[in-house]
Amino acid sequence: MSYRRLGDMVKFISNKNTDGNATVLFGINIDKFFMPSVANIIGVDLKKYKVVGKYQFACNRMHVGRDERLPISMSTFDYDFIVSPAYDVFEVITSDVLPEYLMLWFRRKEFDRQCWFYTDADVRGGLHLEALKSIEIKVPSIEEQRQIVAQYQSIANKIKVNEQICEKLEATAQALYKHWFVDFESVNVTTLQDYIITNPTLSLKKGDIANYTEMSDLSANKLSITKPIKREYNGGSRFQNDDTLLARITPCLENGKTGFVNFLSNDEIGFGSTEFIVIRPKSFVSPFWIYCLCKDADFRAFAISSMIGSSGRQRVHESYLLKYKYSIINEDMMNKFHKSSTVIFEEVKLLNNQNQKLTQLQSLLLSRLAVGEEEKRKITV
DNA sequence: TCATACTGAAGGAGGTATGA
DNA sequence: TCATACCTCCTTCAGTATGA
Repeated sequence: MSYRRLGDMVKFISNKNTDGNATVLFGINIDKFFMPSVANIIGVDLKKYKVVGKYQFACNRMHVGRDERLPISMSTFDYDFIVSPAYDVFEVITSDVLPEYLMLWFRRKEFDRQCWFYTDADVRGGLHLEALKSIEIKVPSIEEQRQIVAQYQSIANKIKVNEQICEKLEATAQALYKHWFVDFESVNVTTLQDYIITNPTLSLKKGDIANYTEMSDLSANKLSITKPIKREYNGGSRFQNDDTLLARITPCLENGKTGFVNFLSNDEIGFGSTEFIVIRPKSFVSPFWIYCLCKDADFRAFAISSMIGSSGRQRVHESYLLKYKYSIINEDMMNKFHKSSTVIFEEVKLLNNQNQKLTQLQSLLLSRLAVGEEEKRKITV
């Protein structure tokens, strides 16, 4: 196994979209994935943009100093697409290097640190092309590359499957909610005030260390809250297990950011962004019902329609949410819903925990790419 | 005194424009 | 083509005002 210069293994290419055949435009995010471009391309001549084909790489060297990482990704799409002309596009030119293996190397934190180190003298934080080419990469035998890629892919596939199961489970819970509480006409109507408490009183002293959840930990399409961290309490919303966190500010509310708290111990109090509304059930109401309510399109539309504020910082008032009109709920029906959805929410929690461990395993695998065989065996043992 | 609401400012992220 | 300068939108933070 030996280290080889990146520049010796790849060829930089600049195929322009001169015929205009490629119409899909992608950018690259800092997680090293292609994403739909956010650029305003009205009036822009896309024939000047660069074409990226399958197994070709694109990277953005402009902000490595700023971001402390190199946005780089490999296309696995079956079609050609275009990227900004400011990007570099390259492909592997040697048969003893797998593009997929190279992409794994680019995902290593150590690779990003190395790129960042090379930007040291550049006032704008850009990474020079020659510096990128000079980076050395450990290249094992092609067979070992295949094994490493296969291991990584199997973990990635498992994570993907778990995410798909979670999506289906959440959709099932939402369907149950809709079937039992939305899809019927009722003449007996009340308001949410009978069913929920907003921002329940919980006490944390300034300086206490507690689990903290920030806005970015909330997802727009899944209930699980990611990576809460321990932090000194200095104000903010406070919550406990089974509470639902609803983002109340523009554009987080419109985007649907909502989370279900299930990561604390019994009676533990966590805290989070001041821009959360904490919602808790009253009496016989299921906490899962609250989460499903917060994801319901009609309820969200009601919340969004009541946002007020200036300078683009519009918020919904918790007191307004309590005025939302709702059919009078049958307690037996709520109990049945709770029983059915408990299984779903527990399974989602389990799969989410599993995915966190699998993600850690992926990181471990990447960090071990540069470790020799002997050391690898020692780690495995 | 503490909690909540509001707002300005800063930072993050994904770019484009332009001159050498 | 490359390097530098800068843009723009979105998101979050943190300080201050207000209310309980």
